[in-house]
Amino acid sequence: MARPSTPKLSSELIAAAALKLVDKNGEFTIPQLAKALSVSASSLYNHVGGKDEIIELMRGQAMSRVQLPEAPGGHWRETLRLIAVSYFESYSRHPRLIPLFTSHTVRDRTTLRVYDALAQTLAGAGFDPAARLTAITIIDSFVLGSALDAAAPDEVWAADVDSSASFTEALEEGLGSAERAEQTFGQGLDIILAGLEARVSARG
Amino acid sequence: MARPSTPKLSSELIAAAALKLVDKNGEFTIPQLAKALSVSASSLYNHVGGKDEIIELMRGQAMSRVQLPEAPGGHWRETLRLIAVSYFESYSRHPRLIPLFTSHTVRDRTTLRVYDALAQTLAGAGFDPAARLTAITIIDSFVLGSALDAAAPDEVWAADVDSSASFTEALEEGLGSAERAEQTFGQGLDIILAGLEARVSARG
DNA sequence: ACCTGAACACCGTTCAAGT
DNA sequence: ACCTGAACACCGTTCAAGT
Repeated sequence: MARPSTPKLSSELIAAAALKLVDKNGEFTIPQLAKALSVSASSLYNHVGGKDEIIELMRGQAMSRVQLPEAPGGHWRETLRLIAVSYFESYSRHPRLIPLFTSHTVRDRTTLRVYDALAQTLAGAGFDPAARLTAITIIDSFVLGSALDAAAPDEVWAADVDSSASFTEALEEGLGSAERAEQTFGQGLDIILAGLEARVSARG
Repeated sequence: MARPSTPKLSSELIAAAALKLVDKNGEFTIPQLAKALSVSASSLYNHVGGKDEIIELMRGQAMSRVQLPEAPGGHWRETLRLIAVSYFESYSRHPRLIPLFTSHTVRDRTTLRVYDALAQTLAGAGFDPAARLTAITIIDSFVLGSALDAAAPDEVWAADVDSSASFTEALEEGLGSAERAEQTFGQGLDIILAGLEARVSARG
């Protein structure tokens, strides 16, 4: 074997294969990944720096599907909503991926692009820099938290023998469904956007 | 050596030592943990089922500090606020712990107690079961997402060369500080609680 | 430049042996 | 009941060797 005339690997192929493994198993190991690509483990290191870099590449691949409205036509609140929903959906398409992200600083270009779009929309709406950072942080935290909620194993909370009726009744209401997670996200987002709007308009 | 007359270990001691390691290093391994406890790795298995159980124990230890107002004296909104803030602070006290939680279903009693308190407060305020679940999910998602934001490495986002001025200006505004994360959380929480209140009172 | 196989240090867990 | 040390299967990464 040794070097083939046309490379068997690329960082894109590696990230895609890793994504597939994570979607299926919730995690991936280098040997698994190598096997899925019909290659020896050490080959991977010709294309990526290590496991952490593969995770960043997966983030990029997942985030590349976020839709950013280019001509911010409508109201800024509607624009923010579109971005946030698309952002949430991109996470939700690969729910099991999210836990892998949570310990890394975002350096991926595609993801930074999303923050950028949020920042510009907010600037256009009259948010000063500090208010911008606050708003982005609130939206980002809520998107991530909601995606994690959607990601969690079928039963997020395993109610206890001595949980209150108030809690168990509520739990029974929403069994199953990624749909529920998405609906709940939408409601929370609406609340947040309305609240943000009330705060800017209050100041001028 | 062999069996000492008084045990050297307990699940509490193990969880506490693991928590210390995570606070310092952001992770822990069984050999590290054994060394910190001056014990051999295999000894741990006399007290805990494995690494996953140690993580659940750490969650319990972190959550045991959440303050639940027993006599819900004031307005329900204020009660919810107290619970949520205390919940957030408990996570924030051990920020590096959070990534370890994100792939496990909550089974820990202490944590379920928090959801229970939220559910009861909401029930008292007139939220029906479905609305209760929605509200709890929104609050929980926001707490978790905000705690993750606080947890992330010093610079959550590493701005790019070609990030917009709108974004980089905003970033410069809030450099450093867990304080900032806490303030932002408080603002977001206020928005969410106000929005929830508007929704119940609208229905009656 | 890009693949392989051998090698290294490390991980989580099990289990027989000891008291 | 509770600790130890040896053992196992597995992990991520490096590196000389091949083309």
